[in-house]
Amino acid sequence: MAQQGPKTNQLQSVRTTFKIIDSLKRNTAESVSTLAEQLELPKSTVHSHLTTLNQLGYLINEDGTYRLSYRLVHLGRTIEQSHELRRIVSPTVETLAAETGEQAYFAVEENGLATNIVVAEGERSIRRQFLPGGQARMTNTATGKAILAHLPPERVDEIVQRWGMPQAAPGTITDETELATELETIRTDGIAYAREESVKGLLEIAIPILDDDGHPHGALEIAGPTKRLDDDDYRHELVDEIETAGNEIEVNLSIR
Amino acid sequence: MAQQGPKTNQLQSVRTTFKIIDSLKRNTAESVSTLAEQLELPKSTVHSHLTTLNQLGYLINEDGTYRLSYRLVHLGRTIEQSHELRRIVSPTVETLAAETGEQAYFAVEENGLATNIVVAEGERSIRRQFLPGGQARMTNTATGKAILAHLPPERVDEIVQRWGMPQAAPGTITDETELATELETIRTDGIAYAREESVKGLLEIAIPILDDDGHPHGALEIAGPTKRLDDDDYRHELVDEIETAGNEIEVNLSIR
DNA sequence: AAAGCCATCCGATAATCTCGGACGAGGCTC
DNA sequence: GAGCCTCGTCCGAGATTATCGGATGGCTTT
Repeated sequence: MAQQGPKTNQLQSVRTTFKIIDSLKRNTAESVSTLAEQLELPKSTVHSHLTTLNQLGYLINEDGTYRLSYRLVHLGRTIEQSHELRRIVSPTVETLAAETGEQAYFAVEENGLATNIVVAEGERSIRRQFLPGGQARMTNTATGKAILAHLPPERVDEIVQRWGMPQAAPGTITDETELATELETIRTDGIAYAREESVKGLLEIAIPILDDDGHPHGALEIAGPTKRLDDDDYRHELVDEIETAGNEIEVNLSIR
Repeated sequence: MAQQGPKTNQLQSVRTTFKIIDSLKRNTAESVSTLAEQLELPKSTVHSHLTTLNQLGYLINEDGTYRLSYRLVHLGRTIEQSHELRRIVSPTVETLAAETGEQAYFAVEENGLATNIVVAEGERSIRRQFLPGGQARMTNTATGKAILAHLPPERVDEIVQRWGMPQAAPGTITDETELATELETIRTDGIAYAREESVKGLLEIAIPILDDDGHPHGALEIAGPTKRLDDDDYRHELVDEIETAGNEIEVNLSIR
């Protein structure tokens, strides 16, 4: 009844538990039967997973509806707080957003995806409601490309292979050779742009943050509406601000 | 080899996975062998759990050390953001902290524990570094007692039975009848105090937030050093501020 | 009052998790 | 530079245990 081709599928019960969690994080309220139907699993199986999660304190049962508990919130916050790079980088990113009035991000590569570890809003910024931990394709984002530009080619290939380069917005790069030249440009310029490559109407400007050996810690980004940011003077001003902030971060990182 | 008395231990693999996650959230870096030793599990078992978590994107393997990924951060943030009560209550709590200069909290009962869903710092507040989702005993905290006071007696018993009432700080209530009279006092006064009951030197003042039927949504709290807060005038002033804020919250909750 | 829905429980089958052991690679010491 | 030690990974067998269909009983609905 269940024959997986490769033998990579161990710990199925763990997998289905996380499938349930993933489904529950969006839809706040469910019922056992509904969930079972959605996930195409037997009711009794879902039930046993739910009771286990409940016993572990990760799931709350209120009036027959289920929701993930604040224990998971606490877990996430704990991870976030104990992440050292984030702690060092965070103040600078906040300041950058405050001073420019635009959105500022710091992202690292995680699982081959550009992962925002700091998200800061400026006064002018339209709230995109991006959350810490949000992930996007490396080839789509300014931060992602800035990081890719300083990764060994084989890792770049591996990442592209894993996640592909599908069209996500008008400007998305979908061709591997085009990406290669783009990364070359980023390396020489020291700046990565993403013009409506992941979100329509959004312009992103990023610089890589490197360690002493030239390996990327991550990338620092400012993002905003294309219309406002694509003015040459303003953009140069922003680039200046990012580079100053980036410099500050690199100093803070090498200090300790 | 493994004989559990009761038959409540289903989904063991899920349990051990969360045991691993729990261990990993504190100690940022581990190795397979170390983890296995700590948790007293076979190396190979731990290994299969780690690879599964890695495949699911919840675990990052950097230079042989493991850490939980920002995917879990994102999960927590998503849960937090989609929690409606928190969204409604949050601004008022922030304002309360800003205006009083003290720490302000909003807590609900979850799994029989007082769970902070909003944590706000004031100017004067010593940073306790409490995170959203942090949990404490209901009988220890002002918020917990404020909520308990408006829960049916059988639920109170159930909660006390489950978590006990161990001495945690000088003022901890450890006796059930004492708790009962305390809850009665809280009901008549409308205010719950916790004088060094969970943390030494900490005074907490809380009021319950009830719905139209008198069931508790949660409780609103101000906390600070006993020395400062135990001045009669100042405390009355704070009570006034809490009650105003609580009123605002109840209005906001009944509006929608 | 009856019917439907739902959560929970049960038991048997077989899938799959566990666990000891073995292999190979990398780093350290001598 | 060689040998040793530790660590991560892989493998296979056995037995636990997860899965799944079905049955029960409570609750609401019509």
